[in-house]
Amino acid sequence: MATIKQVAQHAGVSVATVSRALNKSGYVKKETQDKIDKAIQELNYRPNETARTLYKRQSRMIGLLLPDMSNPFFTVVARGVEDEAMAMGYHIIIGNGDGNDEKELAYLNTFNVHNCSGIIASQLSSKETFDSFKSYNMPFVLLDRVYEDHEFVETNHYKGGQLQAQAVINGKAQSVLILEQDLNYKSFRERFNGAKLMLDEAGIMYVSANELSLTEDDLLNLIKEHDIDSIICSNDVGAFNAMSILYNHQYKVPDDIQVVGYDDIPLSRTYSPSLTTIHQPAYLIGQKACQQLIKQLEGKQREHHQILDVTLVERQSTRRD
Amino acid sequence: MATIKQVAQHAGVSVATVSRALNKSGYVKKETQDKIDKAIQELNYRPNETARTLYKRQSRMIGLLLPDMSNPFFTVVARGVEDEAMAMGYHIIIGNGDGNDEKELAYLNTFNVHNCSGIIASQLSSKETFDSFKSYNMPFVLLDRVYEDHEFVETNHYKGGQLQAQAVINGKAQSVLILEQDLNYKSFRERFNGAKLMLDEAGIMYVSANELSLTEDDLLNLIKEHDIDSIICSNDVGAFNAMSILYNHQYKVPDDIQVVGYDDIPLSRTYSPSLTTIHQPAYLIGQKACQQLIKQLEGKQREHHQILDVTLVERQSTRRD
DNA sequence: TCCTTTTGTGTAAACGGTTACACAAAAGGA
DNA sequence: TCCTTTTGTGTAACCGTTTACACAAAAGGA
Repeated sequence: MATIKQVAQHAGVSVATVSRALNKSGYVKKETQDKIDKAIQELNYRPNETARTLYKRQSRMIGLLLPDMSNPFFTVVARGVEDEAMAMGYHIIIGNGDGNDEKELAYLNTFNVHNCSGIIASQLSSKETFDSFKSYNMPFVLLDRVYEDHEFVETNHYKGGQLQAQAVINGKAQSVLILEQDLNYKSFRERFNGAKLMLDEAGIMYVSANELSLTEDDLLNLIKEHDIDSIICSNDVGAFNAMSILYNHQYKVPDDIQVVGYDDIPLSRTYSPSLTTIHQPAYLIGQKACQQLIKQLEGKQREHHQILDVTLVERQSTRRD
Repeated sequence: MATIKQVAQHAGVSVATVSRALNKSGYVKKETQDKIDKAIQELNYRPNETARTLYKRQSRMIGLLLPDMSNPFFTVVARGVEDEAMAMGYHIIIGNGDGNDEKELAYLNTFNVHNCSGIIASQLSSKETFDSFKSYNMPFVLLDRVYEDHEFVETNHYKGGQLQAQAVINGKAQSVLILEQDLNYKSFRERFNGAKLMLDEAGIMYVSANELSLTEDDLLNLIKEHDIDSIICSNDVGAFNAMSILYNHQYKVPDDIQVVGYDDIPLSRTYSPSLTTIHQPAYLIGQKACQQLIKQLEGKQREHHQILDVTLVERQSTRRD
């Protein structure tokens, strides 16, 4: 690998001049620029980012900390971040926290010692993690799970919950099962509250249960006991699970029981029956978060809190009229 | 952020001694070690990776180039790589090539100028890309799409194709539609050949078509025209697509038409009907590739070509008896 | 023409680590 | 005891960039 010194030698100038020519900083005579360009060509020189980072104490890398990149929602978010970063000349170091404090801290630490210029993070599991995070004094943007007093990008979960309820109401729900997830997370809590409010207003009965701890038998029992005709799930993968169980026990979706998901992951269109769900603009969330972070890095004006809209996508898993 | 110089000062020793203490290289008196440990504690010092990388000309990062991380198969591969890397003290810079030469080269270049210690890549679109890749002289391991004369990890695609055929034969196939993908890729080609051989041997009729250019109408016409009762797909997402079309046109799976996928992505278990498919150990592929690369980096002995096994997973989308 | 400003370039000091080398003190062997 | 080896530490060079500073040449203004 050629170095700037070799380029300088080859072009018969000093390294400082080459550096100026490269970065278009300071004055360089046209003639000199040409000599340097030629040398760069001939030696196939590409500046070493590590050296540059060391001096500038800032790399062109962004740390991306997700709960789990194999969760289809986050996969798409990550793709949004990655594409936007690439377009802006940045790159991504990725980490999966798995809801584990220690792993999260380990990644944040890594991002820090690699002089990442900023961090995009979702679901820091504890306030302590978040605090030691802040102590690094690195620019960051939060995603999805959010602390109100810091920059973030999220979606309108309350509205999302309402829309889920709306979907089952459209299908003449009489008795609804709401499958929730960890209500310590604001996002899940708001969805839950939104759905409950809407059902209350419509005077529709509902019960709720935690999706993560729910066995197949639990689900079937709940359905029998409460004569459930509609299920609101906390995300699409959960909805697929529920539909799979229903299918295996001869419940017809949506005729016997209608199901509504959350996220609108790519496969929900393709599932049979296709899934009625709440569309979260996952790719856009990633893009926006990345744009916001880069604006932050460059000290540009920006919105500090972006709340994106969600929409109801009615497909085959709910009844209509 | 504290530097090694500050630690040295605080402990009353030279930076060289601190460095030796950190890396456990060379002699350090117990007493001195303790003083240094204390200083590190008190200053909350963490060595800067960038500086280390510059001197060593080798970072603890691995470049991971995939066609598209939002493809569920590659998502899981990536997770395998990431977990293994993390466990070995390495980190991942990720790139999505999208089958685009320029993007692929841009990423390889990035990995290079960041002094990544090695690269794991899948599906370099052209031989030229691969050649300029080699000119960087960086250690690498290929995945899935593979050039025979270099280190790689892949699965037994030929057997996979055979197993797909076996699955439909088990369901008394009479007339099979094989949906293939770009046969320039060895992996797809071998699957195709494996399936054809098996069907030929069993004396079963089949037709084939390219999955990517196939419209919904094309598919329905093919089914009518050839009285298709079995479909072999090139991957699970394609199988979901096909099943979705079948569902919308009142074909029952598997009674009217049975469907077999490829990959065994997480959702294929959950789909209704659940999908009969070929299990590729995606996570393991990622892990193995990462292990192999790290062995390569450390000059350790290793297998240069790992071919992992695939298995048939019979679920509800094919007939049995 | 002389003085000021602009343009163009080089020298050398950072950035924060690692390590070759030198050298002194301690330990071991005869 | 003297010599050799082992142990422990510091000095300074190096990794490949960027940039502050110095200075000279060219251009512009009076």
